[in-house]
Amino acid sequence: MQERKPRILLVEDDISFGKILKDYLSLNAFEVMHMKDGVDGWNAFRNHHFDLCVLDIMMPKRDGIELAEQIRKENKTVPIFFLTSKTQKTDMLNGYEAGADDYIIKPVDADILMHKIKAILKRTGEAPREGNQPVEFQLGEYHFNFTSRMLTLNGEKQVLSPKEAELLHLLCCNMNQLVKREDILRSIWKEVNYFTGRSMDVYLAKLRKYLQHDERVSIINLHKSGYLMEVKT
Amino acid sequence: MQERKPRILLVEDDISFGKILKDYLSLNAFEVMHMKDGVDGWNAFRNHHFDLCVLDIMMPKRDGIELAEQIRKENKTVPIFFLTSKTQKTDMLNGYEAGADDYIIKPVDADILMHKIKAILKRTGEAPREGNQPVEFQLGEYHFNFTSRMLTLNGEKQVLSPKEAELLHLLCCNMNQLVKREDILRSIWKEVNYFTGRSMDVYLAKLRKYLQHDERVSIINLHKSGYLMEVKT
DNA sequence: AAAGGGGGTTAATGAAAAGTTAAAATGCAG
DNA sequence: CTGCATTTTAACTTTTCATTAACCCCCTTT
Repeated sequence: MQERKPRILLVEDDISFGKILKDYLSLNAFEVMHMKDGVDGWNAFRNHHFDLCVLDIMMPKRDGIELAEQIRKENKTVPIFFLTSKTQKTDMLNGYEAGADDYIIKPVDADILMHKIKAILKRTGEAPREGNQPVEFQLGEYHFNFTSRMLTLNGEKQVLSPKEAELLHLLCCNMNQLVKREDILRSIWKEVNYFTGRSMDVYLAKLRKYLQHDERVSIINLHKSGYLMEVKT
Repeated sequence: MQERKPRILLVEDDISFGKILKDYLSLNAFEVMHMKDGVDGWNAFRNHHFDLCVLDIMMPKRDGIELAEQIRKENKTVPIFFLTSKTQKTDMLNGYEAGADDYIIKPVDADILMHKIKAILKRTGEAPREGNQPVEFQLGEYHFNFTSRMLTLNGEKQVLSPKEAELLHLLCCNMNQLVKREDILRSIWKEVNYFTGRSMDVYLAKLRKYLQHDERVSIINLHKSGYLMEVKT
């Protein structure tokens, strides 16, 4: 999978503050382009691709609201955040009218900004890849560690075979969600046919046997679709 | 095209404040369920379908963070907002860690809340589509998810067979509109003859049985023309 | 009101998908 | 090469599903 840093357009006339923000975001796996006013911001937007825009509202030449409206004319989906200096409600409402997604009140708390950015990018599907998928899972009373392939219940340890572990891991990563049969086969067996399908059935039976001692955990089949590992809390 | 009201789960222990908020949102085309603590909120979440959750952080029995974590275990996509009484940064960060999308500082400005809700629903509302067909439907008290083939009523889950799901999906996409018999057959059975027609009748009987517990939902036959799934609001 | 077809409903049937268990094949460490 | 763990294939069982059949009522037309 391609590991691309999300690109952020930051338009902020206070140069030194903008630089601080840019540095902070750059340290956190974002690629930031910092523009000093609305006109430059617009040119940057037209000539590049961004996953998110952060616009100061109060700016010389062209304010953030106008810029947002212009951006929205061309692009209905890119997330837009506003920076507002004060708790000026009309600014916020105008911002939302212009198609913004959120606003941040100055002085900006960079931590919170980071979280807001990550939250919205999760929605648009541009979230920074946490490269490594989770490895440890709690399944009712069971505990599963994918790396060591260890499934533990009340101190009783069971080492799974590589295929067993892969399958359980895939189900864990999609806990309480449907995983299509074909997807499992493609992802673990690399081939979809009658025999790989039967093989998978065998492994599902094995996992079910391992997991039978806690009835809050169950692997449910949706006929002709796939499987769903349900973990009741 | 039928425009269904977004359903919001509001969990707030201050009853009178919660009621005000609920009334305000209800006036703005949202359907709100107000629960008074984390435990009730969790039960409501498990037994119904919501498009958005608004959780107070400070609550008796189970606080908003815990509730959010629990919700996220079952549902990775529903947007979650927090209500925080104070500018307590750790609350916010914990909220984001728990998988929240945004927070609102009390005292709540209802205007801003409305805009935040609309902004996030703009992001998610376009999401549940496959091809260009919507995938989730609210039928009176019932909720139907075409992808997982799940028909839910007050937490009672019923998995439909593939054909049942296809048929219900077609009716849902044409809610309160006539669908001609021939069109259904051509679109699902790929062939129009006596036997496919009878088969369809069987499936209509099955759907009617599933849907019999809410009399606002009914599948009506128009003699010699077709069917109409009526959903009274 | 009678006749005839359209439609509602339930149960029976057979085929396909999935569950289960054991045996055979594979592969690897010593 | 031997022995063991792992994976696949095979054989048998159970479950789920779509279709067909059977019997009913109701609507429409005459």
